[in-house]
Amino acid sequence: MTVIDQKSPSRRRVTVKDLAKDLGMSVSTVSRAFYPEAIVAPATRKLVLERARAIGYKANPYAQSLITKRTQIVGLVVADITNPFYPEVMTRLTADLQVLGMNVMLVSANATEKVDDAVHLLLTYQPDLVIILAAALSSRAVQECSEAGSPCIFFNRLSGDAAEHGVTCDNVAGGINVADYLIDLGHQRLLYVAAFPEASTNVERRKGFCERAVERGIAAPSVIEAGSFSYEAGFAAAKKIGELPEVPDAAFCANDIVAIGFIEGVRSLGLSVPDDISVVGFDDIAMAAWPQHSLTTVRQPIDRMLAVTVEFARKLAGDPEAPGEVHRIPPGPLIERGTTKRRRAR
Amino acid sequence: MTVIDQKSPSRRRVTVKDLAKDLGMSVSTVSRAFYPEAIVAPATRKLVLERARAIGYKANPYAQSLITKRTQIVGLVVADITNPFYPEVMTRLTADLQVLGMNVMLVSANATEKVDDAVHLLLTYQPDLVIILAAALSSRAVQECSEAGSPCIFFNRLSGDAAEHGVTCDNVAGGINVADYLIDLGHQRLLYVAAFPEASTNVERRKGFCERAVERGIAAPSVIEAGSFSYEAGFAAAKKIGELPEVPDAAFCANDIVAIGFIEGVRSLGLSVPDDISVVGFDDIAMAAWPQHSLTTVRQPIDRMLAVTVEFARKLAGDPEAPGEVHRIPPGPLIERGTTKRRRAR
DNA sequence: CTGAAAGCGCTTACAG
DNA sequence: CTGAAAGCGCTTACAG
Repeated sequence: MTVIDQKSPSRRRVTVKDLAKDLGMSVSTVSRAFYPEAIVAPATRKLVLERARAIGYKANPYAQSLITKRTQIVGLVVADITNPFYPEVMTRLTADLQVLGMNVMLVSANATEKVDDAVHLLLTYQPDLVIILAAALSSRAVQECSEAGSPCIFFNRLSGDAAEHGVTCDNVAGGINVADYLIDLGHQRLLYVAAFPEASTNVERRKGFCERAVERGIAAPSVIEAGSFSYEAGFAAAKKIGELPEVPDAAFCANDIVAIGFIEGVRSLGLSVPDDISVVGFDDIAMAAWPQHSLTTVRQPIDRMLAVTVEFARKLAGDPEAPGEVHRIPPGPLIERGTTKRRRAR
Repeated sequence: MTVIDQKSPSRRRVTVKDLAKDLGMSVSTVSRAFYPEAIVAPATRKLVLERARAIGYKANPYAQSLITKRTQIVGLVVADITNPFYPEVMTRLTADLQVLGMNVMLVSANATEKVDDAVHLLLTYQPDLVIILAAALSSRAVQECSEAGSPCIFFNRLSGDAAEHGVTCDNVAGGINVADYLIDLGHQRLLYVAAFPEASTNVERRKGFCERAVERGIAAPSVIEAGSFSYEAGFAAAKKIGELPEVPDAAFCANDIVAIGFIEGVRSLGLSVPDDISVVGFDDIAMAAWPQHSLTTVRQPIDRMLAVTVEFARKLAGDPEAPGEVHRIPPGPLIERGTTKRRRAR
């Protein structure tokens, strides 16, 4: 490593030593002043804090973490974020964690197989906590996190592991609400448009929806497997309507993006939404409200999910050994827009 | 700090000391083995590297950075990311940097005023580099970065400072292409729908578009100030068409999201796109290709912008003092879809 | 080519 | 309540 690689010493950061010398105190005392639980004379503490602020002293977090074994870093793992729901979660979560003095190290894996490698790299930075957004993690990777002492929180996607920490919408309840809503509107032939089969969100919404329909005494909804959470998948799914035993009069799609694609696919078939088929999505992303789409959908309780996650993060960062716990937030309201319509009694 | 806060020692990471003892070598030799430029007997190095892999040794990056003054961290600052263009950039950039062994610390500031605070916090982690995405930074914050020895790269948004590093699309050229395209289609009464007035992207697209129109001998385009890069802004902008001296026959919107809102606004006025007004966007985000929108637009050269940024990042991380340099990438092709239409000669 | 020693910037027992 | 000393996990002159 050559001299050029070194940052020029002229703009050396101020260290505890500098601050201590400046104040004529020992390094120990100065350091203690920054820890509320440490014992220092109140007057001394005040002096130190004031002077620190004045000359711009900030403890080097790397030196700190070498000793405390805590990094104030939370690793955020994201994979597929074509759903606009995720960027919002990502940035808001980051902003909220910053307020708590936690910093976010972002790890992105476009291909799912790469998630494990990415997590490995992340662990090198000893995050106090890892949050998994919209991604699947191999159980090996989860294991690795736990061995490294970094608990994982799964956000909006559960792995089903007993020991896992998670925050998610109560998707079963969401599915139930949609079934009730559509049946109350007079629909009889329901369809569920499924997305990524392994996603718990997909599985749970389907479960709530289908089981509720049966409970209400109508035929079990038919299911079309779109395969993923994307516009294209939704669009393609619509083409399979013809293969169904009978044309449905209402469809619940795994999320908004799928719904928007599905609707366009339905229309390309010469059918009308909502006249022939009512369509409901899930998430209530911003574009669902655009006049072009005017999508009836279930609102994701994002504010509460975020608040719970942040609180949970704070707790787990302080107690990495806490037993697995999954928070299920009740879904937001069903927002009725232009893609659903009452059916006449027949 | 209580004992509970400490991670249990049972899963202590393996350190150089452990590895050295295991190998019966000195810590110095072991450490050197990991630096290709350091002098170690090839056989020794091989032994160390193999054993390290076997017992899972990875150097503690915090201890390393304490000495080397380099962190392998790049700070990524984002503000408004409602434009789907940004999440893509964010995750792809992160993935690409990971490949180079650089990690991304994400800083998010929903409110622009908070960006400075966020940057301050970020600087505490001594990033080797800061990348500013879609955000404005006060010159004070930029100054602070440079004093901390962390060069900044502005991505897709230039501040106009002489010393700045930047990577951006050549937006002036993009604007020119749109003007040429619309004029060649026979349009005469052009309109520019402006977004955030201080964004260089907005300013440059407008400049290229308007100046080219004049060069081509038609009336200078009228301008409607939408005010921001959002659907709502575009939608509201359309309502101001009535205030114009004459109704335009073609509009170039600052970006795709604005265009999509604008089109819906135009339609709500009872006008047709493209029969009455042709509309062109900028970015070619995924939804521009959706049948609902079928938006004619200029493709953002995102692959090249990303590649250049990553290369630039590598360079600046190695030489923070490099003089300011702005890379302007030629815009991608204009993608013709359903929102533009040839006019009859009159 | 290798090892012992110093030191990066902190925190925290341990004495006083 | 405060200070001197040890030590976190590394890298890197300095000797040999």
